[in-house]
Amino acid sequence: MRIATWNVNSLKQRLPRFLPWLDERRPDVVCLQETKLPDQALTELFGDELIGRGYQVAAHGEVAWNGVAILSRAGLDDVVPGLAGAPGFPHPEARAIAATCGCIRVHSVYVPNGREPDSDHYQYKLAWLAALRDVVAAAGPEAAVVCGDMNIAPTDEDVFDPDAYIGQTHVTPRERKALAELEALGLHDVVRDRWPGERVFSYWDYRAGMFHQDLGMRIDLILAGDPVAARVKAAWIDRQARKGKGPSDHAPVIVDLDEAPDGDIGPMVPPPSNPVTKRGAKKLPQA
DNA sequence: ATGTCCACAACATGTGGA
Repeated sequence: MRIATWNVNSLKQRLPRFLPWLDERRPDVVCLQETKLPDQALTELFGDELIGRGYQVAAHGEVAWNGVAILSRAGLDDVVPGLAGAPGFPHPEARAIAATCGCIRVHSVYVPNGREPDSDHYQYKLAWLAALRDVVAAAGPEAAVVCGDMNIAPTDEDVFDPDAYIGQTHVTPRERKALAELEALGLHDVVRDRWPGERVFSYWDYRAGMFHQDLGMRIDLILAGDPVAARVKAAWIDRQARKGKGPSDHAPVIVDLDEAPDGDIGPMVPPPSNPVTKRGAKKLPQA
């Protein structure tokens, strides 16, 4: 089973890239963030394209901002849009949806950005993460996969240059602690586990040729409970999708799971290499 | 002086967000 997560930065704008990607990678489950569409608009936009490819759709969107979804051809049951107990800003935002796909409880999340450390939005981010931890804990972290744009680089290894991010959100101790408390439920960061010490990013700012120079961050994660993590056969970031014309500023994250503890694995496609290169400090465009 | 993209309101381009 292949699970992918992708912050598409507007599904409407990304359709020319999204559908070919779907056909090339053929994930069984896709978690989307920043769809930026109301649910009806998403269905009208490409519901038929998804049905034609065998996907069921669970969407939780709003006009213009945020928006998450889960596409699945491995079952889609017990859909829960939103995040119980989460604060709003000031009103609840479309940042989470969960569904059961096969035996896995899949959460697609778009964590608040936080804007400036200690700002109201930063407090919102911390409170939202606490609610996410509680929801995953209640739903049972063993069978959980939490996918999405966490808007947190878990460690300094996950940014191209820690000095470039001093004083900025995504790297502060409090948000990293909130993420660690989520992972402490027993969730594994499957990409980092697969690529320890490697230069692996999922987001590159559109500005200043950041992608071309591989100056990015790893803020899009797939977190899996023990039984699921034990089935991971491959876990990687699909940098190809960040190249070319009209990309999102995020790349998809993909994990392949063995079908069952003693099931048939089948031929494996090796993930693309992630070259490890040291780069000099570079000034970051201010968010 | 953000090497950009996206959405909205509204119709030209400014504003806010990431």
